[in-house]
Amino acid sequence: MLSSKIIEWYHQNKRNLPWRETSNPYFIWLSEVILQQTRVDQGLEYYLRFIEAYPTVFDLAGAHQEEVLRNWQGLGYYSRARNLHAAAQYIANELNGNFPSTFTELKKMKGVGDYTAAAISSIAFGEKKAVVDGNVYRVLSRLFEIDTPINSNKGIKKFSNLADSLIDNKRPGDYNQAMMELGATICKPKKPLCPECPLAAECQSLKNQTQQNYPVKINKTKVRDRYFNYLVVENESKIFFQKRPQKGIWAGLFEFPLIETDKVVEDFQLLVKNLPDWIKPKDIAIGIPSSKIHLLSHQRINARFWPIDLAKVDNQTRINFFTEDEIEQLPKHQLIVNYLNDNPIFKT
DNA sequence: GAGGCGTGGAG
DNA sequence: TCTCCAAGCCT
Repeated sequence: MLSSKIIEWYHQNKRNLPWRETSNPYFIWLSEVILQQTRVDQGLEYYLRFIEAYPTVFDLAGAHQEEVLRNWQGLGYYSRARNLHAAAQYIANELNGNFPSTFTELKKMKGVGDYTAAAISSIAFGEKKAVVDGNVYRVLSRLFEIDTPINSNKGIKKFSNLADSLIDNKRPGDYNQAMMELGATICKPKKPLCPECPLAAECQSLKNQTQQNYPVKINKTKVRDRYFNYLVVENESKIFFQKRPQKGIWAGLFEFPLIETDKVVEDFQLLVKNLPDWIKPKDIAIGIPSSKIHLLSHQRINARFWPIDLAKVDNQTRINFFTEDEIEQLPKHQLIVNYLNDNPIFKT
């Protein structure tokens, strides 16, 4: 039996990870959301931080969104943090703290889709729901040499049905974790460790040496160029920060005033006509700009930072100027964090 | 339902 | 330097 083989392998080879030491569905949920599209190595410290800062779903529900985002800083896909917060409030306020315990109920939480609902329901509650994540796609497509693209409707259905047909009836949670662990540590995208694989005897792609052909994917996202001009405006040892819109990239995070252009700007004079109204050209002194390319999965941000010394600030605008310590507490995206690390603005 | 949404590690 | 891509979800 295939499921017995990998479950046995799992019990002997699984990594010791903190979310495997608990049956608390709240903790398991946190780990699953943190690990969406994220490697264990990267997510681990965030998991430890979140269970420390928010030991219960009520603690998370009662936190300020800005603080949750600050704790999420650097992990990416920030809608996960906002959805996590909203779902915690949903559980605390509408479900009286009773954590949803079935696939169907779990899916009503923001940020919980098919994968995460199946993971939580099987691992925390023993429900017989097979997970299909990137690992499972890879393992199954290689095992049976399945050519159907994993990101087509047909493929999603096919792999879902296949995973369900293989699930262990008595230990669905272990089966799911075993499949993912196998994909993460043995059946890796590149250089799979086939000699160590518990399924080597029945793997079609090992037999035919076609591992690198699987899984099959379509629709590769192409990267688009964007040109961001950030105004690093200083006044009396404070820097102006503003919050990004609640939609789009880096939603709700703080950054410097931004002027987006359709190409690289070399001369500051080209930006003058687009300055925010609280920056009067007569009141400013421009420093030496610096450039940085920030790569995202779907965009290449060509960033240019323009240091600006602003002589006069009205009271209305003053509230957007922050001290070094205040800036440390603001949730910021990585482009801004990197800039601040590379360019100490505040001399000690 | 195709595209938007981050970051960093591996090769 | 460049490409791929990692325990996906939402619109």
